[in-house]
Amino acid sequence: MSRDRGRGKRDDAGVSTTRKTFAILETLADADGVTITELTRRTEFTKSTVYRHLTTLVDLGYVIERDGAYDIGFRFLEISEQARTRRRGYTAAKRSVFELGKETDERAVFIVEEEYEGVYVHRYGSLSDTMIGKRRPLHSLASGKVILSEWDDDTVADFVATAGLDAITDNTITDPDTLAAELEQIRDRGYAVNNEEHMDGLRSVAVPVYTPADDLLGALSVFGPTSRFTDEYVHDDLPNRLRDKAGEIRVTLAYG
Amino acid sequence: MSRDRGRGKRDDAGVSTTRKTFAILETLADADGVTITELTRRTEFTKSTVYRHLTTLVDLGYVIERDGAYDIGFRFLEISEQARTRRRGYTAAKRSVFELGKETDERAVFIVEEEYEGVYVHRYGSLSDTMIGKRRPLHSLASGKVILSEWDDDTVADFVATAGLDAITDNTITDPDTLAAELEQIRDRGYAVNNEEHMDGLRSVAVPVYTPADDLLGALSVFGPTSRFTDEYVHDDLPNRLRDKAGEIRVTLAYG
DNA sequence: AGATTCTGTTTTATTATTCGGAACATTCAT
DNA sequence: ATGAATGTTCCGAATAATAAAACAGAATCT
Repeated sequence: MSRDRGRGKRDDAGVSTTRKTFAILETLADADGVTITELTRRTEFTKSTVYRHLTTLVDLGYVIERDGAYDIGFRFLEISEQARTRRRGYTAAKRSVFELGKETDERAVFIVEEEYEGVYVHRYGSLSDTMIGKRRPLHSLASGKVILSEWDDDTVADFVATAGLDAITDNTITDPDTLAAELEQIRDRGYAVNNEEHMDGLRSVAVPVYTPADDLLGALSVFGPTSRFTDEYVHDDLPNRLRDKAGEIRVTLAYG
Repeated sequence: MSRDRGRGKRDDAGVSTTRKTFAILETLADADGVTITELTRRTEFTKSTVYRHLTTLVDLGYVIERDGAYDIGFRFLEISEQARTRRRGYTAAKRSVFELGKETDERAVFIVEEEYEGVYVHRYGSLSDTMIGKRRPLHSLASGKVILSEWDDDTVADFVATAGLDAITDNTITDPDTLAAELEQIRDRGYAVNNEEHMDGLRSVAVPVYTPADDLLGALSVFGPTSRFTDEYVHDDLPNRLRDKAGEIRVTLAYG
């Protein structure tokens, strides 16, 4: 019995007004600090519709209006933080990501699976690369492969059937059998490596993070340019550091 | 001319369906991992209404359904991150909060003003206290007073008239003149202190964070128990540390 | 200064959609 | 097997969202 994941692919039943609201919201998130007419241009709705939805959102506090321009408000932060603190381990992972990044001086992330996608939950890195909340195909990430390696064959098969194995780069694993072999190796080694499977010039290493009850919480990962991420670094140094941090999270959860 | 802040206090015009959706969403955020009937109990809506709204949100991916229980999804993280990265300084402040917390071994936060309220945007602290996204009255926080001290008299007066000066503890400043004097002192010193004005047994220190263009970005703050937060610690040691970190953010933005 | 062309806002009748209640289906526990 | 929960579907009635056009105000241009 494979888990019920992935998009439900329901028909377009339900509340269509709510769909409109979120369509406007997503457009606004893409183009922040935008005016009503500009937002109307970017959506398929009329000006009065956008106007009414927006003013409602402003009234609710979810959208901020400043000098006629509209922005996503911090009230969403309160809601999203609910998802980020649902499991205590997520919070523990936050600190580990930071320490890991500081100690290695590399970019570090903590990734969780939701709806058959990898979601960046915590990150340490430069000012510019803001990936938190972004969603990526599991099979193209070291952390994603780590998560896949924890699932049983049926679930992986369902994932392949539902999400597919799209080629993100030339190196992305697109063959189910190759994936199965890769996952087997990850289970053996205890860590996953990504060789430019998600982005050219980028390698990464990831390990699973478990709760004290041995439930999979997510994956801890470090990534960087191929020039610096040599085989030795990737296969010897980093896996141990990552495992240490993953272990710390477990211990923190067990003994506070 | 005071700025147009605070809640617009519009009438209940607009899209009432959207209001319902967010009412359900907020209830769900309060009581995560809840069932449809339970959610119906906690709201003023009928079961079919909650059902329709929820399934729509699940279909959109903003709510996750697992074994009949509903959770806030990580898709909100993508939206809220838009607010958190709107200004580059917000991202820079994240690292400063972490370093500050690590170095002082205290709880540290970065706070921003929105709609006349103080919003916790970044925090370093123990596993349990999750304050990110939470909103607090500006006049009851050291960081809030720092922000108020940067405003002109008209804006402060408008804030007092709109938000009021509610007493949160016995020490909260509730008198406008006392507040004015306090803000004057903060401007002189360059930092603000909170003496159990927000919570009994808690003291804190805060400094303003500026952009290279001298715009106020937010406030950096450290807080802890009165027992440990002696006058010397609060007035000598911490202000300098905080100022250093605030300066680093500025420099990062200018040359980083 | 006057005219033009953008905005944001309001109004209206029409239409489409949400709503609530009840019926149905399903699961679970006893 | 029975009963009491739950989740789900259906439907007519009532409401609420919609589009379009008209209005107001600001900004830009001549």
